[in-house]
Amino acid sequence: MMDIQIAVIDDHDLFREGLKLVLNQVEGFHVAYDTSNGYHFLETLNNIPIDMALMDIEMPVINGIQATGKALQVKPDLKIIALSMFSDTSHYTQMIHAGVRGFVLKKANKFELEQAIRTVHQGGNYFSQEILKKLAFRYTDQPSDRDQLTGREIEIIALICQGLTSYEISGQLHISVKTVETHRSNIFLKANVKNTAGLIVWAIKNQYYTVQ
Amino acid sequence: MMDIQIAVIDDHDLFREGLKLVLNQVEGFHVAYDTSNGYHFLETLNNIPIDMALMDIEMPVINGIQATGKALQVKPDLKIIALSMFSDTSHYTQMIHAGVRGFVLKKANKFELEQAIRTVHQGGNYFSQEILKKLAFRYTDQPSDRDQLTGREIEIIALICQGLTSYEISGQLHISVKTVETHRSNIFLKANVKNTAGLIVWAIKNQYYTVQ
DNA sequence: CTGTATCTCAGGGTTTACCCCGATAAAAAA
DNA sequence: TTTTTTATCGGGGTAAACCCTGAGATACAG
Repeated sequence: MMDIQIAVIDDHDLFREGLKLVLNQVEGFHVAYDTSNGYHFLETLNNIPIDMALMDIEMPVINGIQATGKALQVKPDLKIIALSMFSDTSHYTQMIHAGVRGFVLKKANKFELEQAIRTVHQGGNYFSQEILKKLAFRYTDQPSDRDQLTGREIEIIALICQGLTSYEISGQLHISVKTVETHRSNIFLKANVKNTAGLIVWAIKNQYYTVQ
Repeated sequence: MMDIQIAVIDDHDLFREGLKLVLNQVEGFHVAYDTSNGYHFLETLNNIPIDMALMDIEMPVINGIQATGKALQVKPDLKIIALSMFSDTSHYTQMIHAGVRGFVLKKANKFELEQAIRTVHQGGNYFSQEILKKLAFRYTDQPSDRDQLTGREIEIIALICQGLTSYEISGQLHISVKTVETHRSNIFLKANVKNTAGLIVWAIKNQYYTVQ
């Protein structure tokens, strides 16, 4: 029987190197390709015979979400499992939307990863327990579609994060203070926070504002 | 020549497994012990002949800071290198204080880790470039002794970042609301911000509070 | 012993945030 | 075309944040 040909895309060299050795020890697995760069992966995608890709999310140049989407456009039958450090709410929904068949946290052990790879290779899906919990939480907590932020709201979040008061924001956008306050309240509802402090942490966590 | 006997303490199974294989491939290195648990490490410390420990910081039960301190009490000649995912300011200062000889980020490659292990084994210190930059940044950005935050202030920053109001913080710390407000004002002066929004961004930027 | 830093608390004030309620007009979607 | 979403604005209120001043207790270093 043929080995499952695996590609590993992860910018953490130490982790990727180790993972390669771990997977090659497993009967029936073979790491055919590995790279630190989503861009290289897309370029060589047609030149290497792989069945499965283990994809990190946070990478420079092209992140895992973009790389997953583009790879599946080129090779729709490729099976991709997301491998992420954080059980980050915003990221995994984007990854699932991009078309991953599974999601495994890096803190998993090799048996869990092995099971995930076998399951997905046989046509199934595999999502870590933590991810499933988060998903269940999401659906009870905030039904995502209705809670999307509008353009104006995102604009105002940025200004709030810059430390501006509602009055200052109203001046900047040439609108009334009351309008700004209305947006503020609506944002609080959508973000499920109760004050500016909570909002800013939420905004940074969900990448509506970037520090540094 | 004897191999360098290495212990790996890290609760991320996949990473630890991989790291073990990577290090065992290196000429002169041998992973003599590995565990996911700082507690186990301390218990078996006297029964295993090791020269060097690679210690994760964030672990359940006993974290890397506590494990490092206690291990060096028992075995002062043990050389410990911190291995961390984040370039977390608050953590690495505590780790250095606990007595680590080096600090390597998990996103490093195996050559950097190899160099770190050899350097520390020969009696030197090794700190990743990112860590040194952070240290330098700290000293250039806020050199004045007067602007150092006190313990109480750092404590309150964390609570503010969690979205608590001054009243809630006063209850949590069993002090008056007025005291909390005084601390708040003093923090604003030191951070050079004018409201909570600015403070939180500043706190995250300077790693007094960590998102994710 | 004396200055300095830290932590504590208070009075009394202004400003801002936050929460109800309701409303209109335009744009987008159904 | 009807409905929904988005962006706009207001009244009127309470709670919280923020500012200024002053001050007592303790602990620590010079």
